[in-house]
Amino acid sequence: MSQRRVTIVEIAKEAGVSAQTVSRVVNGRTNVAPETRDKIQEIIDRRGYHPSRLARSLLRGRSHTVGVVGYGLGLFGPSYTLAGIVREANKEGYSVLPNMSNEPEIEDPARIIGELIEYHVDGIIWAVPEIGNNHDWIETVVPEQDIPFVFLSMENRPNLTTVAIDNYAGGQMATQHLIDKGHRRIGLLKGPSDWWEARERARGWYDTMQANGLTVDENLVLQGDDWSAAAGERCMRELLEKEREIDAVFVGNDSMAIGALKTAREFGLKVPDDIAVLGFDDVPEAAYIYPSLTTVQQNLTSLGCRALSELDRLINVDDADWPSSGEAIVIQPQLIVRESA
Amino acid sequence: MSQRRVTIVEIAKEAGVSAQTVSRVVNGRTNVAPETRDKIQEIIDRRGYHPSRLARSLLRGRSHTVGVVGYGLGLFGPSYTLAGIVREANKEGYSVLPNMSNEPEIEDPARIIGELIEYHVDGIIWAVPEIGNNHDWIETVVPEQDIPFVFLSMENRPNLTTVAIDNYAGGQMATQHLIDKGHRRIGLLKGPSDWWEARERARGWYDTMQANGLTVDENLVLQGDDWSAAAGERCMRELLEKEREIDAVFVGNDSMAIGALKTAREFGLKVPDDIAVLGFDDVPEAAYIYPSLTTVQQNLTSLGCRALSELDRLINVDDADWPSSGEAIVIQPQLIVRESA
DNA sequence: CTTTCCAGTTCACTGGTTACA
DNA sequence: TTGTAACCAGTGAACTGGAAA
Repeated sequence: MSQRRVTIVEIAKEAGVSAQTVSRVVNGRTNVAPETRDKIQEIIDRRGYHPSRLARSLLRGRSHTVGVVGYGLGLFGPSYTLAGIVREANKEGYSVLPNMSNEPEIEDPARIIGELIEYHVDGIIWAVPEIGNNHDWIETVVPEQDIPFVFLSMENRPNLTTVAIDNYAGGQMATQHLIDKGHRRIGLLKGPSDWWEARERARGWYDTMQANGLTVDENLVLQGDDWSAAAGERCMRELLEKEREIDAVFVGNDSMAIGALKTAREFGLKVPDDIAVLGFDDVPEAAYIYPSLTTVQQNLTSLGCRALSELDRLINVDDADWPSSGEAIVIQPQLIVRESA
Repeated sequence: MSQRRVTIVEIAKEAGVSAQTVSRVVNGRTNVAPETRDKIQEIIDRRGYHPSRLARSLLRGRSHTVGVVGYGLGLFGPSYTLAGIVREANKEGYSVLPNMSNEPEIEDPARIIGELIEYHVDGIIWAVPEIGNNHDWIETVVPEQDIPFVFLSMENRPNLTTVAIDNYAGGQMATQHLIDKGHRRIGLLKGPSDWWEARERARGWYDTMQANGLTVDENLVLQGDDWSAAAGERCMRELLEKEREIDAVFVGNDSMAIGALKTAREFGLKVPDDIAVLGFDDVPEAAYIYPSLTTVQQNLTSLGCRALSELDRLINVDDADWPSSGEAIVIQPQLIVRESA
């Protein structure tokens, strides 16, 4: 790098005033003589001076930065969620420090939190989905921290603020729609059931089937190894091989549903006439594939927005009210009816 | 927030040594007595001390943070690219400060750069695609900065480091594949042509058609308003309405191609027998839709990785060699043959 | 007796802000 | 209206006092 950055002292020297006066101009304080202010402002613009947020954060004890820990940037869900967080962050004057892993199993949460703390983040959004017991560390680690946390896509726990899509309701509305359309033997191709979200969606199917007096048969239920189209393809094949009577399936997410559609084609089944397929997510392609996919839309961008605004609220609560008692924020999904069901 | 963060002075006080000694332990310096080191380390662990990167960055003049300016988090391309950047950043010990806009037309690049400079970023990756003249500011603004820049997905310019997929070669290999398969009347559904990438892909089609002595007719070329499936659907409809003789199309990206497939179905055309369709991107669904999509794969994750490692190199060049002369790094795409062509 | 090494301290400094004069 | 001093959290450089070469 060529030269050092322009500092407040350099500006002050050039203007023939103290650094303090420059600081006042930068922060829009009133107690500066108009002509002094104009002169200083001119020098600031000309020299391209930018105050250091590092120095400022250090002094004020607020960095206006939030950490986001997540999994799977590049996947539909995480990237939309992050987009929502970033958008809201810009609006609220925060910068985002993302720490996205490639594995949903975060090996050492305390280390990641420690790293973010080194950056003086004002708060942390934990956007790693709840899988198996990958959230067990929370009880011991989080209470020790002096910054607020918001958790995404996990089951609510006492004293924690969580923001999640209502996956259970989504499963219910999907299943009810299939039933309303006259389907009776409805299969379930669920996501990996160590995922909380997969279990919730499955529970929605299960309860709705029972509430409507329909057979809830273990033969109707298959589970993907992951959420991929390949998994959906395999599950669907297995299901169709043993259950030719089936007339509809509720699939854990759209990728799997796309795989399931492929299998249905290969079996010579017409969707939705021979078998209806209903997904979850509403990926951008869902409206354009053949047949277009009926699905449960989850508004992940607004999930991210909500997480950030909630974190902002927690950051600004009075010390006296700390730690906060936590809150479970639930966002309702929406059924999007297209051709496949 | 409840209590203040633990500082080096507190640790020092508890250990009965100076802050400097603690600093040495934290930084793994050798000139500390083993028993002193152990004692200090124990206190650090127990108190959960994390050194402040803010203070450290301020002092050392290096923040180990890079700014990433991009457009359209949530879209396939940008999120994969960012994923690559973040992955490589973790490996190289950088943190990423993303500044993702919702519009590809950045209204005030200087302001965004200024903001990142306030955070003392060591360098900036500009991942906004080149559209119209949205990169004109570069010539005047960039030379004034004392941190290095790497630009993604733009035409190379003198003294600038750029990393881009070889879209022209991608267009060539796509078109050549269609020709090799016996297609002769090959249409082009290009992306919005104010995008540099769209023009490059189109140029690959054009040159390859000519090189093979095929008709390059303006009637064969249609342009999407954007890169969406809806745009692909519309273009394909318009093309088929005026050119029933067409036997293949090269489409600007996979989303548009998915839209084009939908239109082909609606016209009762069989893909690839009546008309072949070839996309660009290789989105995850491409292998699973019907018919599975032959496409040009661009490895965006490695694009992001490469951008970061190049930026790292620029950050570490000697001051004497600054400013660097720039370099055009080109990443080759790859043809993925499936059913649609 | 001088030089070097060692463990550790003191001081100045990073870039800015708050309190006070 | 403006300046001065202290401070945020940490680090590089110079330095201290004593032991070993």
